[in-house]
Amino acid sequence: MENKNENSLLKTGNFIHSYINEDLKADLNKLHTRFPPEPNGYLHIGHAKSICLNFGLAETYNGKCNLRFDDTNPAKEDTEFVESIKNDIKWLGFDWEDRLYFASSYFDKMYEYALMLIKKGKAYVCDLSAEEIRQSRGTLNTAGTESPYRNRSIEENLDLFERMKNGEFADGEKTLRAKIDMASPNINMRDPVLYRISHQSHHATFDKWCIYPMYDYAHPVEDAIEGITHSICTMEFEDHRPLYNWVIDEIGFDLKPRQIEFAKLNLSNTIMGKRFLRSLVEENKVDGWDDPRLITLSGIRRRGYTPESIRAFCEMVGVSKANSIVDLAQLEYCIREDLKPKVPVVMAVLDPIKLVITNYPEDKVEMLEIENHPENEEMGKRLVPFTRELYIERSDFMEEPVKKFFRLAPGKEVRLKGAYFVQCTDFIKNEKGEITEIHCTYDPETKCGSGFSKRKVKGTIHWVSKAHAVNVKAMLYNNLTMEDKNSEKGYSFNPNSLEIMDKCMVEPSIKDAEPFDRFQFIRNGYFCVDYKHTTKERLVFNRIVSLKSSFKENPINSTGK
RNA sequence: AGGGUUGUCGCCAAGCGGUAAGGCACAGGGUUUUGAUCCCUGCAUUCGCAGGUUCGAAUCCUGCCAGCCCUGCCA
Repeated sequence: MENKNENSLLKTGNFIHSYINEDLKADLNKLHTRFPPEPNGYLHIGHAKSICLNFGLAETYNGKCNLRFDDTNPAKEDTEFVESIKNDIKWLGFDWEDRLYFASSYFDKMYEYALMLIKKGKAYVCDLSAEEIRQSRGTLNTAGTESPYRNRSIEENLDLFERMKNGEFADGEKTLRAKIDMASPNINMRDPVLYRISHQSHHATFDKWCIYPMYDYAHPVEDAIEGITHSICTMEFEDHRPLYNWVIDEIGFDLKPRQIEFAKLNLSNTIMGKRFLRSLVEENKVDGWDDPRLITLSGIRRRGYTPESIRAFCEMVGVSKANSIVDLAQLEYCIREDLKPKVPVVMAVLDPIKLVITNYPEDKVEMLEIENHPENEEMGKRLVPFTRELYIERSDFMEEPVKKFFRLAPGKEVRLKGAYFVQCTDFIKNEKGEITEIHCTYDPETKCGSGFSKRKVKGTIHWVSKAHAVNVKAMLYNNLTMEDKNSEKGYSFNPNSLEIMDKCMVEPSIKDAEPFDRFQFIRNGYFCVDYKHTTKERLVFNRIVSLKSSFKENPINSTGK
């Protein structure tokens, strides 16, 4: 990729651009970033922001971005997650080329550096228990007290640390601590733990180690080893930065990566928290980690979101240090915007009611030619069968129409998309008072394409020939959570977050759709074939997002709350 | 309360001493065989508040207020 015009880099973008520009000056393409997930769970859209930022910056500056698994805590990690994470990043369209790294592959070097710190008198083995360390750390307002083991000799520290590594001590019995300042107003600097003992098998190093480096020690070392110039992380690490720099300086790396913090993404009406999502998955309230209601990358991918739309979204929301909650409407805008020009528009009736055209011949089948996209002729046309008996949307008929109801009602005339004008003459109710059938007459003169213009009609509705209709299932999604004042979190699982439409009837043209095929169901929304539940016998569609609607009482686009 | 950090339209977000970009949302109008799209139009005399410096302040200074983060052998 060509280096972009530097002038545009220098004046546009977010605060991170300014930092990079000032640090790298003429050598802008030296930029080297990394995306460093811990393989302990599934990625969500918040991670996508970080991925787009790190890989995106590398693209913009013609630099590089590494993928590095920060696997320093074997208790939480698993190879299952490294595969899903790699998959998600690829799906988003980013490429780490040959730069796939693991923190665990630096364990030997990290150990050597730790030895060096001990020799410099900058680290010591501490016998205090976790509880004792907590006690002696002090509080936000008061200084901590020094560990009684703080001034052990270098020889003793070296000996003890080696024995820690050799497995002579139990978990929690000893730690290696940095010797910094127990009175620092920054609690991270009060002799932070560098290594802990954990007799735990690691997903990559298995049982080679029983001591593992802490994030605050490991991360700067990893960055320095890889030649990272800018280490971008989220705001909560801001006051770890002095420690990050301390590690870099004390070990004496020539290249000093600069840590830059940004505010993580929050989305309205959405929960990213791992604990909450895990509980939903484990309690079977949702259909796995890729449930289309979840904002995990696997979830929104299954729902039908495209990588392009996610990248556009990350671009759109920008990067800053202010904590914020982005309106979900922005994400929805991005997917509509992406799908709008590239997806065919078809007719699907989600909640069917029978419509009989009483003056249309019983056995006649007309194959009507309908365009696949209203604004893109290149997408061609298809033939859709039209017959005397059709299905239309139940919400497109009202016995007693509300004001400004442009659809069918007794005596009213509407256009059937791509077919004829049709006027309602009658309707039938069952004993329960439910409407079961609508009768109309059609006007042959009004056929689509005939140029008929003697009268106009306010509404156009969609339809499917009863004899040709294909039954499918549609899954409509609403907010995953709802307000709940009784919960300490203020929200709880919304049991109405999934609406299953079982009786949907779609036109025959899409009967052979494949998983991940996307369509616009005219007047309703964008849908995607579900890869998990679709069978040879029956298609299952996920509604990605509804169309916008300015009709305030539009039942077919309501979220059904 | 100690440290760190943030505060510009309902929601994001530019702006970096020269007189408030942009997007989403929303509202109104036009086009329309999707109440969609598209197209216009409108939408912060004001930048958390109060003082000060300056010819000139969202931008600099002082003080206050509010939010968020930090007392894991998690990352």
